[in-house]
Amino acid sequence: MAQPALIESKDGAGQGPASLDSVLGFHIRLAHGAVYRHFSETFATLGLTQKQVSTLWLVAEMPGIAQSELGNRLRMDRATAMSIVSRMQERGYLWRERCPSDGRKQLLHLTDEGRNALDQAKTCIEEHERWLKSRFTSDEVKKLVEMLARIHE
Amino acid sequence: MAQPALIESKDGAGQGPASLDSVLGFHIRLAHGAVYRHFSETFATLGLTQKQVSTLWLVAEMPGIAQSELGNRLRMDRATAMSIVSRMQERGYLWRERCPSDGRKQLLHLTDEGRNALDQAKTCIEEHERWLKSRFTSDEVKKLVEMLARIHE
DNA sequence: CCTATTTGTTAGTGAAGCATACAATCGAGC
DNA sequence: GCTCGATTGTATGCTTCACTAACAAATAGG
Repeated sequence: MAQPALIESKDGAGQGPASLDSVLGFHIRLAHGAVYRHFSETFATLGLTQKQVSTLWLVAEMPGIAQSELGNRLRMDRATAMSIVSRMQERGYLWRERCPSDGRKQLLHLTDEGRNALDQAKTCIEEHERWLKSRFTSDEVKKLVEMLARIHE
Repeated sequence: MAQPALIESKDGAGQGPASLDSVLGFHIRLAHGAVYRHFSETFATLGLTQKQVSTLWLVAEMPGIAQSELGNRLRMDRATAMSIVSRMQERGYLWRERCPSDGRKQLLHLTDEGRNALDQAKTCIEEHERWLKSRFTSDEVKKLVEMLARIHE
């Protein structure tokens, strides 16, 4: 009654999301920002970034992984992977080996120093993950991981 | 039987996450990257970034919002908000008004051109959101938004 | 009035993503 | 064996963004 004859006022009629707060991408951005900030604080003393830790971790999981494959798994293009791997090499955390069967590829390996740094990083990650997961039940965490994986395939 | 006497092998015993893939923060980063990339493609023609669209949108929702308040809501510090607002002003999308009751604050308003750009942006966002939400049921979307909000408060 | 806080502004640093161009290597087909 | 196209790494430069530090102006509270 109080409503005038606005028959198109239903949701989904075609006028888009009502408020910024209902935009899923917006929340993903904010959540990522919060995670990024806490991560940076946690890792300030170690002087490592998320990408760098992910790189060390992945090389530790798959020794001899090619630089291109690392880029694929971490969703970085070649140039980005290049700069990160180079920085990690400058610090002495990993070394490159020319692939004997395919001269184009550079195979990546951790140094002892790199393994050391990763071990330290892992304890920081545990703390970071505890902080992050403390808002959820373990079922929710599982669901959340699964849904996020659906986004990045 | 096949297992040797490794009594500490249970999960959560204290040796941290088993693989990179089980780290929640890692998935948030990858998901954000995927969303960011698709967003950038969608908005390439408009020449707007996520932050810029969010800024325009928020100013449209709350005309006269102070720059600091905008920063709070979008989780940007003053310097970042400054650079984004300045760029939007240079393009003629918004203008600043010195607050009459508090001379420190700059109140933000959209120009007609800004409203126009936002309208275009909103149709792009609809497409972007369709792409993003197509992997979920509407219940899942609701749950996901709610969980992400718990992360960024 | 003095002081601390808030807000905006400017400048500089660093990580990261992306585009481009180039070189080396490999593989397929002729 | 050779050319052609694709893959991989490398180097360079541009842009966005977050953060820091310093500074100025205005405000609020004693």
